[in-house]
Amino acid sequence: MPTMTAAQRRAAEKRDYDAFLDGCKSRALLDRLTDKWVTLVLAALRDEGTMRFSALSRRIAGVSQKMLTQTLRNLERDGLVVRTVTPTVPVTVDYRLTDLGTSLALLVLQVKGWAEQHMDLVLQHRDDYDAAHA
Amino acid sequence: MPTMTAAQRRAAEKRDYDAFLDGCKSRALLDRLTDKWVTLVLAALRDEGTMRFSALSRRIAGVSQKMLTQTLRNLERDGLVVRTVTPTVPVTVDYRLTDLGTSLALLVLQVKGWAEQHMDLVLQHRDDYDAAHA
DNA sequence: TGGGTTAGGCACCTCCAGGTGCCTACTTCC
DNA sequence: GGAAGTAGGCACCTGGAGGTGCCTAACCCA
Repeated sequence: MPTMTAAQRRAAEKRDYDAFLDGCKSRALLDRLTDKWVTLVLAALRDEGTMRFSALSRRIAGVSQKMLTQTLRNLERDGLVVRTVTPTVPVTVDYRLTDLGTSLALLVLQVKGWAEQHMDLVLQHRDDYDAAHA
Repeated sequence: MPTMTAAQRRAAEKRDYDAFLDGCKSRALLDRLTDKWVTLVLAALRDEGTMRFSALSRRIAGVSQKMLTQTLRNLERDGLVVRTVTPTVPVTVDYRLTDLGTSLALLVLQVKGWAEQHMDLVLQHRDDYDAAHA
């Protein structure tokens, strides 16, 4: 059978897509950046240098302990953040960016800069569009 | 009552967080970039200049029509993409980046560049971490 | 003696982004 | 006459990201 049904073609495309994703580093990075709190943690650590868990959870208002822990674990796992435990009486844990983490944070800040410069325009477009298609 | 319970404090933080998000342009931008297909569409349009719907769905293997449509609508709504309908016999629709869209696409490509340079290191860290914490 | 602090662990629940399938209306090709 | 291509619309469904609440263990303070 030389031809394919639409369903067969889509299945083939999906295989391509999956294979593509496995080797796609930018997708992997995007998945990390996509996490709701990652960029906020990067920004906070870049501003403050070193922060304790409690300081981070205060600075990033609204984050749950679970999500902050999860986010920091992932960043540590990826070598973007170092975790230092000091066995004082209630144990103290410090987090800071690695060089790698810092270089990524700088990029994230560029995106933030774009947003601050251009998002007003985007929101304007959005309102116009909504008004036109009401 | 001068003190707060932990629950009260968290509720207050959540209010702060919500208020914070409403005025946060970079968060709004991130929400857009977060959409699974947005970056791929930006990259494709930047490479090819102008593309038809079907060309995009072929280029971005694995995307469903629904998601491609939704992604393009959002990008159009935000003024990052222009949609041009040509009433040929089966109607033809072309998409291309606006200047605003192009400037954002360039930023996205920088992130992609970071990924291509450094993701190996990240993945290495990830493996080491997993090995150490097995 | 009960509450606050430290940095989380664990279990359950919710909600929606994204996926799938089926539909159109017109035309051209086999 | 049936299939494929054109650009989607619409309804339904599921997985997993993210949230909530309750737990610890050792200490301090009022």
